[in-house]
Amino acid sequence: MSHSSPLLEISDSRASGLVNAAKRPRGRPRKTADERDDGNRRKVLIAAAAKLFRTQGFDATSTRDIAAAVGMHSGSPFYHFESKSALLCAVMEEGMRAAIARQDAALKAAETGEPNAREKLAVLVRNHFDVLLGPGSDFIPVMLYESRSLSQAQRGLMATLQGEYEAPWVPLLQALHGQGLLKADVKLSRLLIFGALNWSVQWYDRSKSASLDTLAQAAMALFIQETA
Amino acid sequence: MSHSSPLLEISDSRASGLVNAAKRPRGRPRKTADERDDGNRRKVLIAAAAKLFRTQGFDATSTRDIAAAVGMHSGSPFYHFESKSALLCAVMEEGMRAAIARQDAALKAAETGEPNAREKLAVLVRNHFDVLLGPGSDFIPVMLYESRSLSQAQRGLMATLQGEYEAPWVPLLQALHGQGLLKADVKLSRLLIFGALNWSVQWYDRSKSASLDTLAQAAMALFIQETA
DNA sequence: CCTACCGATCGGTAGG
DNA sequence: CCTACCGATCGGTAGG
Repeated sequence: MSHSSPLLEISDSRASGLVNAAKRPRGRPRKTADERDDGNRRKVLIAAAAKLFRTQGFDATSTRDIAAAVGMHSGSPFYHFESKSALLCAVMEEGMRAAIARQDAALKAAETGEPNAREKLAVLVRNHFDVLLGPGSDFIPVMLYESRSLSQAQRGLMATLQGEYEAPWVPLLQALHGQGLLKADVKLSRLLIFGALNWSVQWYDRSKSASLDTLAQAAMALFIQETA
Repeated sequence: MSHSSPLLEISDSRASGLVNAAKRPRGRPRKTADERDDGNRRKVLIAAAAKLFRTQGFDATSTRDIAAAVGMHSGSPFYHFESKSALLCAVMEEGMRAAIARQDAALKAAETGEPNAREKLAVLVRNHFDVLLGPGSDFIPVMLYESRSLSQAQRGLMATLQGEYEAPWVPLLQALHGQGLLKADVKLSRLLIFGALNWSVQWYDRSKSASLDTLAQAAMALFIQETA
């Protein structure tokens, strides 16, 4: 959310510069409409790519598939992204920034109830299932399962964002460990817990499986000791 | 270890077979040696494919890569496998059959100690980490992360084998649930636990991370209530 | 953003 | 199992 307007500004100035150079060097009205359009086309491409990357995988999805999904011709995505892997990275980055924002909001919303560590973790777990499995949740699964196709530099960006996302989890797990509610080593617990949650992408079926609330409760019951 | 000597035999006999075919077309002995050869070449292909599929992914690995890895020419893998995805399936099937056999052996070996449900689960968890992360463990990770590239029929075979693998887990989880050592729903517990374990493929580094023993102990501490 | 196109690569096959 | 090859597809680009 917080970065969508900068994104728009950027593509705007780029677009008008290009059009000026190519079609009417001479000077026509500054196009405010076109500018918004261009930013949206980028987002539309990202959303379509996310869906296809998640469904078919990165390698099995051609840039032509993506172009067709948004009604473009085969070469046009490369007007918006310099490469297929830049598009992949954009999908992941947008997904991570949204997930971080959503997580922060969930924590802030829960604060009024003055939750303890266990309750806070429950909020994070529930929110994480939403990020993974909720409506419109193609971005994070793509990040989880297609990172192999990223360049080294792109992986660095993802690691940073993942660190940001995991930051609120660490002190909670530490607190629970201190209270005897979490018996395993904190670092390994974090890795194992994220695994348990992230793996749900492989088997969860929105129409047949339990609700996300049920899932989150089961996960908490599995990880957290009932009494100290 | 147990398959390294067959591996060696293979390349030997292949070399002599090749020379025969190229230099002496005219009537050579019926090839009993060749037959064993053929089976071994198949296994060598499967092993090389497993390694490449795991490292680079199925789509990013060409059949030429695989051929080169075993010293064949580009078209030759198709003498042994009718398609690239048949090779993938063979990798997975071999991995699953070996994993099932290894799991059965681990359970049988533990039986002499008359283990309780908790101890049996610990054996399964420890063995599962070995299957996922131990030496020569490319097959199962490939199965876990490349199933998307299987045909529908091939997926059915995998589902059967996975059911066989998971079979010993279910009664144990049920028993632990009955004893109050596992609080969450049994079916969801199974899915979450496998997720926690399987995800280790993504982050475990044999040189830097904890030992598999430590990992297995942490997992047990995370999942199982300390007291009923 | 479209049109037209290129070089590279890929899975797979025929024929020996 | 090799040799020689094919049709299809792919990421990406020039030029407008």
